[in-house]
This record gives sequence, structure tokens and C-alpha cells, in this order.
Amino acid sequence: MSKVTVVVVDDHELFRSGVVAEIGERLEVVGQAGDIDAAIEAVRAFAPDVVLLDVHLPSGSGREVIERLAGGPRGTYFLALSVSDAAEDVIDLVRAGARGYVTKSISASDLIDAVERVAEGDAVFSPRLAGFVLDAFAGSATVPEHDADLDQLTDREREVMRFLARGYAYKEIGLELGISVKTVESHASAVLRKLQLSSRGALTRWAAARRLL
Amino acid sequence: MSKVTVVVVDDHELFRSGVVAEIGERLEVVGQAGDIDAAIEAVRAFAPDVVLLDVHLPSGSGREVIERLAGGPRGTYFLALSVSDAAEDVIDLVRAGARGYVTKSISASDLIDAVERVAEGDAVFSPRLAGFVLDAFAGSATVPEHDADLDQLTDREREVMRFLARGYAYKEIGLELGISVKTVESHASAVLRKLQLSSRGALTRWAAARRLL
DNA sequence: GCCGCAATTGGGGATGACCCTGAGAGATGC
DNA sequence: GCATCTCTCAGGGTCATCCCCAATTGCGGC
Repeated sequence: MSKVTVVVVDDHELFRSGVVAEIGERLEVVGQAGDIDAAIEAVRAFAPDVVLLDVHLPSGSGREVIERLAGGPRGTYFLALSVSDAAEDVIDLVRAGARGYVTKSISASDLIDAVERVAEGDAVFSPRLAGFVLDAFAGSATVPEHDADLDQLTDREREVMRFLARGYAYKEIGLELGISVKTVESHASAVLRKLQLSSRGALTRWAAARRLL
Repeated sequence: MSKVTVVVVDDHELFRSGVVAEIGERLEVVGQAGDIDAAIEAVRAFAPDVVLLDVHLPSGSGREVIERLAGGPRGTYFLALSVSDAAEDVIDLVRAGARGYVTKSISASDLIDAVERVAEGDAVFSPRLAGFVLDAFAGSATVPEHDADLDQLTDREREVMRFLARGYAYKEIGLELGISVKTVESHASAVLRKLQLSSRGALTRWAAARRLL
């Protein structure tokens, strides 16, 4: 396969040179940049497979580079490369869209491997760093858990309730479920009664508060 | 360092035997289980470093094992091992707390490496699978960002829109804002027209899709 | 079988929420 | 001065919503 193309973004020119010297044999470094604006320009110009992105740049965070390039032509992955191994930095960059995060203490051969894996769509993290992301992910998505209120509803009622909360009219729900409007009304009535709600609007608020939308 | 201890959970005894035969040289398999209850018992009894967990078990999902052991003594990591490489399964298990996810097509030596890395707190994924998690993570936190649709609304209209989307009746909004019902109706009408929506229900769906609730 | 119960499916009918058009008052800008 | 925009409100028509009511089906207990 042909060489993976890379743009290196770091505010220290000496560091960039070092990286290029180390990985230049196996990867094709098509561009370099020292600040956010130059980085964006370089990525747009060369459309590399992978962007090696320093987290701390003089004009801001590497996150900004990813965000401002979001929505652009796909196929470019970002690999964060930083001295920092703080959880906040890692999560921040990953949230923005980085596909990996390695510290600068990485060896040249490991860095090459990491870039090639990221270029293929895989995610790469230095040991321990992935744990930050997974913890944040698992914690951020505290899911369903048992809901006594929902338990009193029958299957059909729960189904109807979901549409109701999202703002679908009875008629629309009837079409969607293949039953008559009147039947939908019956279910809706049962839902309101069981949940002790007075109106359809109250149901929307109830569902929104539970993040059921 | 001493051998990493492992409990293997899979409903096929033959598969468990195969795993044990392959990894037994380098890792210490202290227990096995074929269903959810046995898995929980084994993990509690042996407190292994790593649990190799099949996703699909006869009595349910491997997720249940992780959930029912959550809050127990720490130090045990879960590594999902499945034939499925579906995004839902991967995200489901990671959300529950798995520290890695590899498919059953993995080689014995790679599996041993993966177990050892997970035992040290690192996260391990088969190629491509990590992308699912990162996409879900990044997608779960899509930030406000500028919204051209919202910009066309006046301050008052935005205010009314927020109530509308949450399911408040015109009368309630009027009371809340200290204006007449008729005024609220006018604002509501303007909101629908500007956002090109046909009804109040459509507005609720529009807002829900944008996480404005 | 037979009865009771719950779930699902409908109908009739009345209220009023919803949505449109139009319009006046005040503020701002050219 | 005139145009524009925003906020305010009213009249009026349509139909979504929500009440009470009933038939059908399936399931478990006696």
C-alpha cells in the first residue's frame, strides 16, 4: 500500500523536524504548521490521511483545529500528540473528534504504528489514557434504569407514549401504528391517567425531564 | 510480574476450553462460567484481574453481568469477546463499563496481549470497533454551535418557542410571560412560519432533534 | 367450561387548543 | 416623514384533544 500522508501541527519547529525525521521514512509528511490558522490551511490544501496535532498551541487548543475543520471533506483523521496526559485534555480532544491520543514520550516506531492505525479508522491511545475516555463515556450516559412509572404502562401504551411525548398527533400515531385514531386516543388517555398527568403538554414536559425524547 | 488472573464467561463449553488452552500458558484462568448467574458467582469468588465476557449469553446479555457486579470490589476489568462487531453491541457493553471489546476472530497471542493490557487499565479494541465508541462519544456531546434557524427568531419568539417545544399550552405561556393568550398565539404562529414547521407537534420534534429540551 | 380481568381495539360528542389573518402602538433607522 | 420591525391583541374556523362508553381477544383460576 502507498504511504500514509501526514500533516504535523506543533508550535515548536524543532519538535516538528524531529517528528518528520523519525517518521519520514515510513510515512509521507506533506505539510507542517505552527499555529491554528496555518494548520487549517495546510489540512485543506493537502487533505492528509492523518493530522498529528499538538494539544497546546500558542493561539489556543488543538481542539479548535478539529472543530473548525469539522464538516469538511471526510477521510482525514486527527491524532492528538501531547506532553499532557491529563484526563481533561484527552476527553476534550476526543469529544471534538480526535481518533487517538498519544503522549510525546512515545517511541518513533510506536508513533508510526499509531498513525497507520488511525489512518485506517482505528482508535489509538497511550496506555491509561483510553480509560479516561471510557470512564467519561460510561458516566456520561447513565441509562434507563428501572422506572416505576413506566412499569405501569402496557407495551402498547409505552409505544404510544413515546410518540405522544415527541409531539406526534393522534392521527399520525394511528397511521404509524396502523390503528385507528380512536384507539390511539384510548391509549393516550390511559397513559395520562396512569402517569397522573392532566394533558398532552404535561406529558411532553414529563418525558423531557426524563430525557425520553 | 505474576500471571494475570482471568475468568472466562461463554455459553459454549468447547469455546471456553479452546480459550483456556490457548491462553493458559501465559495467563492464569481461575474460573469459568456458562451463564450470567454462574459468571457473577465466579467473579465474586475469584476476584480475577480480567473477565473475558461473551456478549450473547443464553439468559441475556453480557452487559447484565457487568451491571450486576458494578459497585463491587474494584480491580476487575471486563473485556468483551464476541462474534458480533455491531456498533450497538460494542457501545452497549462499553457503556456498561467494559474496558475493551475484541472479536472472536482474534489470534491467541493478540488475545493474551489484550488481556494483559486491560489488566493494567488500558482499553483495547479490535480495529474499527473503537471508532464506534468514539463516534458515539463525540456525537453524544454535540455542542450548541451557531444555529441559523434560531437566528431568525426574535427574542420574544425564542422565549415562546422554548415553552411551546416543552409542551406548554398557549394559556400557560401567557400566564407565565404575563401576556394574553392571543399574543402568545401570534408569536407561536411566527415561530412556525419562520422555522417552516406545520404544527406544534412538529416543533416539539424539531426541538427534540436539536436537544433544545 | 365458565368467569373475571386486563389489554387492545373502537365510537360519540363537547370543549377548547391551535393556527390563520389582520391590525394598532411603540421603537428604530434611512 | 416614512418604512420596518417587534410586541401586543382580537376574530374566527378547524380539528386535535379528552371525556365516557363498549366490543373483542386472550389468559389464568375456580
